[in-house]
Amino acid sequence: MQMNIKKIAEMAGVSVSTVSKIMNNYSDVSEKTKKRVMEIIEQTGYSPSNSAKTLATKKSNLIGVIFAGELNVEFTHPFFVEVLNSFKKQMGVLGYDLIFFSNEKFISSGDYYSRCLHFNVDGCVIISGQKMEPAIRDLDMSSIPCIGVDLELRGKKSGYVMSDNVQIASKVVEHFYLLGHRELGFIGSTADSDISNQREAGFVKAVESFGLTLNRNWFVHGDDFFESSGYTAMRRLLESGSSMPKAVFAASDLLALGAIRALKEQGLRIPEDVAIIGCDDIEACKYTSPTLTTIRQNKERLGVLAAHMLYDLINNQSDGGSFVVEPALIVRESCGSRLSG
Amino acid sequence: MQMNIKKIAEMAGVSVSTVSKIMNNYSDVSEKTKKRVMEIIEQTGYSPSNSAKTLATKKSNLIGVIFAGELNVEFTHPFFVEVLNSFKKQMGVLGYDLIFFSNEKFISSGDYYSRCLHFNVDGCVIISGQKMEPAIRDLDMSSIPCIGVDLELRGKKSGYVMSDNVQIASKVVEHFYLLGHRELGFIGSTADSDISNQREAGFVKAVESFGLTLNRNWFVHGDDFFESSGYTAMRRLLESGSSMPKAVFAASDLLALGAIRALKEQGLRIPEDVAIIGCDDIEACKYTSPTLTTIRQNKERLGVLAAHMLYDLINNQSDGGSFVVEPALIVRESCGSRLSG
DNA sequence: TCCAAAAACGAAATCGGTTTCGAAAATATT
DNA sequence: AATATTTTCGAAACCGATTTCGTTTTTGGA
Repeated sequence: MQMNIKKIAEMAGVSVSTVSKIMNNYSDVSEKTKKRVMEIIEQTGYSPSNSAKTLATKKSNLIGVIFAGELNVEFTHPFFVEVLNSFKKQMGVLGYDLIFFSNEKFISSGDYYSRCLHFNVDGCVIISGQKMEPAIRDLDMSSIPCIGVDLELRGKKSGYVMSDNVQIASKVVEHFYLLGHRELGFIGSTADSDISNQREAGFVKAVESFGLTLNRNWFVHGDDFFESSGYTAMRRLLESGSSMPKAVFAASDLLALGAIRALKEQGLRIPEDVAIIGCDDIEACKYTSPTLTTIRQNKERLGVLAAHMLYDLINNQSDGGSFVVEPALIVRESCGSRLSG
Repeated sequence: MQMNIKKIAEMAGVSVSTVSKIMNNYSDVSEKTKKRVMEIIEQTGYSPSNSAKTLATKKSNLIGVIFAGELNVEFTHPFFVEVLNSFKKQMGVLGYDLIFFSNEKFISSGDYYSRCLHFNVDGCVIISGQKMEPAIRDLDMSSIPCIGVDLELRGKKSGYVMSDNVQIASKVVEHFYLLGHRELGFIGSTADSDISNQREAGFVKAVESFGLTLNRNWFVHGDDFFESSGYTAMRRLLESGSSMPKAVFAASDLLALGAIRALKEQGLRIPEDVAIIGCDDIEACKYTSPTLTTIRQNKERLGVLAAHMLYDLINNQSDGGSFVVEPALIVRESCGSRLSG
C-alpha cells in the first residue's frame, strides 16, 4: 500500500514532525521512539515523496543532464556516453539521480534555464563540444551550479572539464614527425565546434613549431564528429585534385574511421599510403582494420571530475573553475612504424 | 527572478486559481484576463514547479529508466543505448522526461519499486536482457506501468518489446546452411540471460530442423555480452582440444568481435577458416575487419514501440502485452560467399 | 427595467513533506 | 519535595501548485 508520513505517524502513535525528524536524523528524538518508528518504516517500505520534500526544502537531489547543440550528440556518441557513464556512477555515489531533459521542440526547446527551475534540479551538466549558444549562456550566468563537458562555462557557479586539446594535437604531430611524416592533413568537425577548432589550432601551432609547412588544401571539415562526416570530408579531399597528405589527424575516432573508409574505397592503403590518427580512443578503435592509433581521453576521469566539481559547487565548497586532463597517445596499426613506414 | 504562481497572480491582479486555470486551459476564464495573464507569464518566463504540480496531481510526467541486473549494461552497451536513444526521443514527443535511477548499493540497491514511488514516476522502462530478479518482479506486479526491453514483463500494467530471438537464430542457421556450412558453433552470454538462452534454443532448434548434427563442444559462453567475453569464450574453445566449427553464431556483435580477435590471434582467417555471424548490428560492424555479417535488430522501432506502449499503459488505453519485432540478416564480409567459402 | 441564466472568478482545502517554536515530560539540582 | 534544566515531542505555518464549489458579475430575454 502506498504510504505517506501521516500514516506512518499514526501507526507509530507519534506526530508527523517526529517521523520527519527521524528521517532527517534530528537529535531531539529519543532512541526508544526512534526504534519503534524505524521498524514501521522498514516494514512498510516507506520512502518519502521526493516532490513533497523538494517543495519543502528546495533541494531535489536531482542533476539535470543536457545535450546541447543541434548536433545529434545524444546517447549516440561513444565518447560522451562513456564520460556520462562515469559521471552517472559517481553522482550516484554522492547521492544524486539524473534527469534528462528531452530536447523536443514543442517544449519551448532550448530554454534550459527554465527547465532547471521547473524541475528544481540542484545542478546540471551540459554536454556539448559546440560553441556557446544563448540558451546555454543563460544557464551559465544563473545561480544554478553547472558543469560543462567539452564546453567552457565561466559563470560564477559554473565550471568545466575537458581534455587538453592543444596537447592532443601536439602529441599527434610529434608522433607523425618521429615516424618521418612531413606532409600533414587535418579533418575537423563543423566550425561551430570549439573542440574541433581547438584541436585544429593546436595542430597548426604544432606543425609550425616542428618547422613543417602548412598546406591548407589538406584541411577539410565535416558537419559533426560522426563517421559519415569523416567519409565525405575525405572524399572531398580526394576529389579536390590537390596532392595528398602522407598523414592525417582526425578530430575524432569516428571521423578517422570514415576517412579510412573513403581512402580504402579509393584503393589507398593505411598506413602505407596515408597514416591516420584519431582522437578519443573509443572502443571501436580496437576492432577496426587497421586498428586505430589515437589519442586517448581519460573518459572515466573526466566523468568523475565533473561529478566532484558539481558536488562542490552545489555545496558551496567551490567557486567553479576548470579541470583539463592529460591525453595519452595510444599506438596501434594505423600509422605503421618508422621501419615499416 | 524566481517566479511562482502567487507572484504571477499578484502582478496580474487575479487569484492563483485563475492563473492555474489558465495554465491548464480550463474554460471558465475570459479571453481578456487570459491574455493579460499570459503576457506576464511570457515576460517572466514562469514555469510551474514540477514538484508542486506532482504533489497536487500525482502525475510527474517523468519516466523512470532502470538498468537492471549485475551486468554493467549502463550506457556502455551500444545496442541498449540505441534503443534508449530512440525511446527518449519518442517519449519527449509525448511530453515526458526521463529520470535515471542510480544503482549504487548504498541507496538500498535494487528496490526499484520504492524508488518509483519516491519519484512518483508515471511509468518506467526496464532495460535488461537478464533473468527476472525479485526487485524487478515487485515492480512488474505493482500498479506502476512498466515496459521491459529484452525483458518479459507480464504484470497487469506491464508489457515488453524484444526481437524475435528464435527467428534471429533461424536466419543465422539458414544463411550458414546456404553457404554450405554444416558444422555450426554458438557463443552465448551467461546462463542468467534470457535473451542469450532464447537465441541458443532457437539455434539448436534451427540446426536440427536443417537436419544437421549438434556438437555441444562447439557451444561456449561468456559472462556478459561484451567483447572480452567473446574473446575468452573463443579461447576456451580453441584450447579445448576439440575440433573447430566452420561457422559460429555469436549472441551479440561484441561477442563476435571478441571471438574474431581470438581466432585471428590463433592465425585463423575469417571467413575462410571460420565464418562468423553476430547479432544486433551495432555501428562498429561496419568498421571492423572483416566487416561483420549480423542480424539487425530494429533498435529505433524497439524504442518507439516501447514509448508508445508505455504511453498507452499510463493513459489506460491498453492492458499491456508485447511487441516482437522482425530481425533482418545483414550480409557483410565475415561469412564470405558461396563461391569464395 | 428587472430577473433568470450563464460566464467568470476566487476562497479554501489539499497533496506530503520540513521546520520553528512553544509545551510537556523527563531528569537533575538543591 | 520543589524547582531548574534538559530532553522529547507536537501544533501549525509553509513550500507551490490543483480543484471544488460557492459567489459575483455579465449577459440575455421579456
